[in-house]
Amino acid sequence: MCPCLRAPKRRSPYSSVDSERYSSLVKSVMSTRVSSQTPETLQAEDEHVFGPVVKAQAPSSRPERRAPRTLHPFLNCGDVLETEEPESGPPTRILLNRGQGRSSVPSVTRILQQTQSPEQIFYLERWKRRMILELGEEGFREYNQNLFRQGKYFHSVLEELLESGETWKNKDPSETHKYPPEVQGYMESISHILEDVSAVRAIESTVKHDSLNYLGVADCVARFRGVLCVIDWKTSEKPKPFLSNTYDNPVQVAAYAGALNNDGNYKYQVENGLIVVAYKDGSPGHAHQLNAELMLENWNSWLLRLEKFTEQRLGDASSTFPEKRQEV
DNA sequence: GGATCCTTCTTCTTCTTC
Repeated sequence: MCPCLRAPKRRSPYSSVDSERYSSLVKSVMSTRVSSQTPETLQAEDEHVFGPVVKAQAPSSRPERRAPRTLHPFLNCGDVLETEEPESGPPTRILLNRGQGRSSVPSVTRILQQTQSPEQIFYLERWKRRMILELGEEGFREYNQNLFRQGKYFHSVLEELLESGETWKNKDPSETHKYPPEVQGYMESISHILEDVSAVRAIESTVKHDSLNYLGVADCVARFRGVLCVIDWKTSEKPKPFLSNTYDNPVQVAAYAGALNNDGNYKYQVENGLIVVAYKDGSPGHAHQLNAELMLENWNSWLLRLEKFTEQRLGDASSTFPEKRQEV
């Protein structure tokens, strides 16, 4: 139909609606859309929410760079071929060397946390405010603690399983039922993905980039459908069917892989990454594989974040140092 | 023995039509 014929119809689509008659319907529809919040709570929320917006948008006056100043190779073009490395031995587990003046070597998590975009900070703050309104300060703290506890438990069970070479499906039910229902759900959720994981080479192992000077602990290095990957296990409350639902996780995985590729302790190279998302209700988890191209893209994002972190650090040092001198 | 470290998670939304 010609748009010019439709135009008059559009002008007042609700003018003929008996609004009195449908008022309860409209109310019920609207109430499900905006949840149980009242104008009072919304207003209170806005006071909190709109405060940080100004703060959050301020840095955008200085546009963010898209390419890192210094490019650094993701793969170490040495002469080591990963296929020469035996795959049959037990997985590597390089423990984090605690307390050796390591504060000078920042971690992947710390760098990602401290270099979030203004948008990220804004949405996280807004989410936090909303949760506190709903659960209260104490309730929110408990909610978070519970999420962390579940995540840690899930990781430890997975670690044990991979170390032993067992599969969740073949485990004796009397054993699997020992675990809390959420953990059983998470494991159920990813059991079909675990079938494609083989040749586990590292579990919860520290990776440190020799020249870029950062470190992290990679969850797992193994083959996924035959391709060697750095794997990151995640638990999630919400479904994450697309890679874009995983926020900074791809950058995190690329950072670990880049570190591993430039860490003398590992004699092989990793080109791909994998993010595995598990759900506690046992519904099928999602596996997001990052091919070489995606890894390079995220490696560049990582280099940018690393540069931003270093700049902030230098900025902090130059701004706090004079004060300290004045104190002396 | 206490302190610190790396992780563990959390975000993406709004307008209107057969």
